[in-house]
Amino acid sequence: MPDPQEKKPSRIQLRNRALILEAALDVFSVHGFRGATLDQIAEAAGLSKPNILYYFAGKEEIHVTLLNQLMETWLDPLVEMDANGDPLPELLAYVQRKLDMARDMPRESRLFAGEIITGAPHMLPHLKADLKPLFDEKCAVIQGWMDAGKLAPVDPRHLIFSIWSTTQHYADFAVQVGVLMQSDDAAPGADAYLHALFSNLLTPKT
Amino acid sequence: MPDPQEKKPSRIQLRNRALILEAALDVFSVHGFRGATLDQIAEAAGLSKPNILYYFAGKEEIHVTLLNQLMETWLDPLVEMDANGDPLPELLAYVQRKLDMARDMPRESRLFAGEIITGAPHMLPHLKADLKPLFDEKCAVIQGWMDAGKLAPVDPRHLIFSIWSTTQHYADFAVQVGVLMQSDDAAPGADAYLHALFSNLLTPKT
DNA sequence: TCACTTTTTGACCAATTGGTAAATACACGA
DNA sequence: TCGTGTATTTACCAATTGGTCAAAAAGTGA
Repeated sequence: MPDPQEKKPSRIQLRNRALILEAALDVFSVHGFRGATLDQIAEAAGLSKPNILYYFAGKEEIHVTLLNQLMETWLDPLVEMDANGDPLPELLAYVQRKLDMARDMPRESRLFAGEIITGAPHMLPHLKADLKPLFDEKCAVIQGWMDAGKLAPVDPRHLIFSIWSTTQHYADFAVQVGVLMQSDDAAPGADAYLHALFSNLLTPKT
Repeated sequence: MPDPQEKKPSRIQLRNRALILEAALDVFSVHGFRGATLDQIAEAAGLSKPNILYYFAGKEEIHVTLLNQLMETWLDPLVEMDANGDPLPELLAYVQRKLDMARDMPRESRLFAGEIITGAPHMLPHLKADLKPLFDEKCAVIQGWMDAGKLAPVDPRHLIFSIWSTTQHYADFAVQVGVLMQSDDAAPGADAYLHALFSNLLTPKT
């Protein structure tokens, strides 16, 4: 058994663990945890099932590893929103970062969505311990901006929900978007539209 | 075997089919098609597994029945948007109807989301055949309103996407919303926020 | 009440699934 | 080149899963 805690993982270990996680992301993001099978992951990774279980203790550990990996970057765009920056540009830049993230990591977005839809059995503790404080902090920052008259006053919580939902939509509902946009690429239009949506809402009315 | 096509279904048939669909909606909406089991559905319905298969030919038929049932009402709010109505109120009323729907039918919303995330294996034909034409038609209506100067000009397609995503978010991500709103009920605030969001965007700048 | 239909159940199956164990093949430093 | 730990595979298991079937039970109308 490889023990990632002690000893350096070998080149093969590094490569195969990455291979497995990549394949598992493909499978879990589409079928969810219960709907995915080790055989699917094995085939997608080009490894045998027992070989996969040589690198991970079980299906659940693969899933948890992916979620932990995701949690490290998922909140970055929000973390980067700077209380000392220019309010409106700061918020619009946050929207843009979330949109870029949905574009660059659609599988991760769907993995997250699936986890939440199923009741967040693995991530609920994380949501309460990490997301909630960050959410409250950033809501307070936004509220401060609004109190200072730098932004039009709206409920910061629903503002953030709407930023999450509108941006992630392009990843989570990509199939539907694809059908409706036909050959058109949704990407450029979404940028401009969301910019207009949120700057119209937040630009203070003098 | 009951044959719903011919003969009136008995009182027992009506009751048990409804019982099964209700239970299946609970289970499918949380675990998705592949992740749900007949045993779970049977237990939730309070019936034995073979008894369930007496009313439905198989797991898939239950799922398809639910999706078909959903498709009948899912697009209603958009259908009701009247080209002859007052543009801005008409659109805001659509937002409200979608929001009400997310509140009244959160399981159906999650069932739909799960189906799309997994690549819409069952609903893709429906999306292309029914949703696409409706979408195009309503986009044209909105575009007409904008051309007439009744609404601020934005891409109608992304406008509709944002209406869908913001409203459905309260159903699909209810767990997350619950954690972040704490004891607060999200409902009243969401109404006001989304009203402000879309009326600010769409009110024409004279 | 009785015959007949509908509904329900218990026992069962074959396929799939997550996982194991032992044997084998491989990589790599001495 | 050889020996030793690493990687991989082959052959399995036990549990779960979707589904079947015939018999029993419960309705139902005359």
